[in-house]
Amino acid sequence: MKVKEVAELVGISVRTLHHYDEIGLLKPDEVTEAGYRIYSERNLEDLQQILFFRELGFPLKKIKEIIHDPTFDREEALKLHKRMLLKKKRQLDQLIETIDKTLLNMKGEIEMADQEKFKGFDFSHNPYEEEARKRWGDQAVDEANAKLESKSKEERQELGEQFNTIYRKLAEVRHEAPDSAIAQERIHEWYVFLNAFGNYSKEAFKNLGQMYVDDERFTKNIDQFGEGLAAFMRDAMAVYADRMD
Amino acid sequence: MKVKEVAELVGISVRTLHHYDEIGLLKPDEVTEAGYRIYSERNLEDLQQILFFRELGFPLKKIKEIIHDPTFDREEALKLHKRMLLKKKRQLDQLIETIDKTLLNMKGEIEMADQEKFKGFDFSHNPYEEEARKRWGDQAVDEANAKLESKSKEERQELGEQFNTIYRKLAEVRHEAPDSAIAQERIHEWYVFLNAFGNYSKEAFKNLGQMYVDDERFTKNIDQFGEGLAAFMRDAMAVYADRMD
DNA sequence: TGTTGACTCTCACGTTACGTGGTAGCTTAT
DNA sequence: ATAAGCTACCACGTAACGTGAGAGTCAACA
Repeated sequence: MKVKEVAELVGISVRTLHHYDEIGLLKPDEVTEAGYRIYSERNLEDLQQILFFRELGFPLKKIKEIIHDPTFDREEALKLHKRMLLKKKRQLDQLIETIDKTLLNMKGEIEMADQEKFKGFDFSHNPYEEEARKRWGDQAVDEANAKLESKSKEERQELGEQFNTIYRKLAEVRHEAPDSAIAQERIHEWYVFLNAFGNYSKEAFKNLGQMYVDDERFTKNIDQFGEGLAAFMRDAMAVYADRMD
Repeated sequence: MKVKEVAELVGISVRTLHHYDEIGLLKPDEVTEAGYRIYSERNLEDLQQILFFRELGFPLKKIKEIIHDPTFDREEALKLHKRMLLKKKRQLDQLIETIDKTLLNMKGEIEMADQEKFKGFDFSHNPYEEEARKRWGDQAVDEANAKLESKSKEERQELGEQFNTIYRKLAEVRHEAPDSAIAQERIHEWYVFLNAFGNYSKEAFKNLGQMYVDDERFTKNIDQFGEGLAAFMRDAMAVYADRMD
């Protein structure tokens, strides 16, 4: 298929396809003598993936990394997409509820706190990266930020659902061997999930696992999904990291 | 409230607030001696509006026009938002369905046409803008609409009554055959009534009927006069149009 | 009362993801 | 073989902020 054909099929511009080619995000499988881009069936599947990610607000650079990752599992990714879309749907519900309340508020029928007026708006920048950064940053910080702790607790509650799902899936298999297929499969999911937001090198990923055990705040949080989950994750993550290269 | 406070409350960056000030989208009601921005309660309400529009993908320029328009009706805007969000939700459902199908497709359980793979992606040129443009922008686009829009509130109310009367009369006969004499009679009334606003060609009239079914806003509005009324009207209008020449 | 430390301000250049011409070569139908 | 419609490749433009840099402000503690 030629550019325009593809563009019309998926509802994007020709320029966008050019752009994706330029930055190496989606290179057509074939190029004619005259330099015309010819897209294959595979290309279309990749494009579908790309648009899914884009729809969720991922930067193209990250999308490129993700789909070019040899360990990239299309099925896992699709399932993750689905969960995120479901989350987005819930967020929309939030917004809709906020509108309804605002309308009532305008008629003076109810009172509204400032916070409430903005419920559901936290699309903008994902909290995961923040959390990850907080973990590493907090390492050096002393007790003086007892405030920060309570704050991060609130934040964690906000993004809890996402994590909970994966934690629960991990907890299910926590009595398996850390290097078992099922354990590694779940850890892979975890890895994909985390990597979607911040780049974890092999070492960083391993260290993260170690910290789950070393930092009791995390241990406590994680182990509430199942006794010994933190330790299991550390081990499984270490195995996963070692097999990474 | 100072910048950071506001930023944290609504989940945006300080820079964003600065930016909105720069481009005159949201200027704080108060500025201290030292140049500190102080946001009022009103400012927060405006910000809420702005974020609603932004969430739906409106360019800031357009948002500025909209909320600075003296004829801007906050309540109406909120209701429009709600409809748009509901539409977006349905689009998400589409995407989710597409994912489910893709997953099944990967397992070879079903076949998928290329088009299907991209269902739900047509955010590209969102249909909202079309509606919004009709509502707030290019009045010149639709003269009939412009007429309607220029009517006073009372006039509109009266008009509403008239619509209701006709809808009710149509609903009475909605179980008759669309090409029956009584149905065609009522549709004729409808046609005459509509032509008071603008000239509907044969095709336009037919399309209008189709839209009653395709656009859920109309469907909902119409069907509240009787289940299936929208569909009945579409059919009857098609018959009427075909007999027109 | 002086000194932090957290906030705030204003430049001003950087970035992402394309849009928007413009010019020139290619392909297909008449 | 000529026009209509695609295609390509620059290359600059734009929107909505991000990201320091350098400097002033404010409340709290020593």
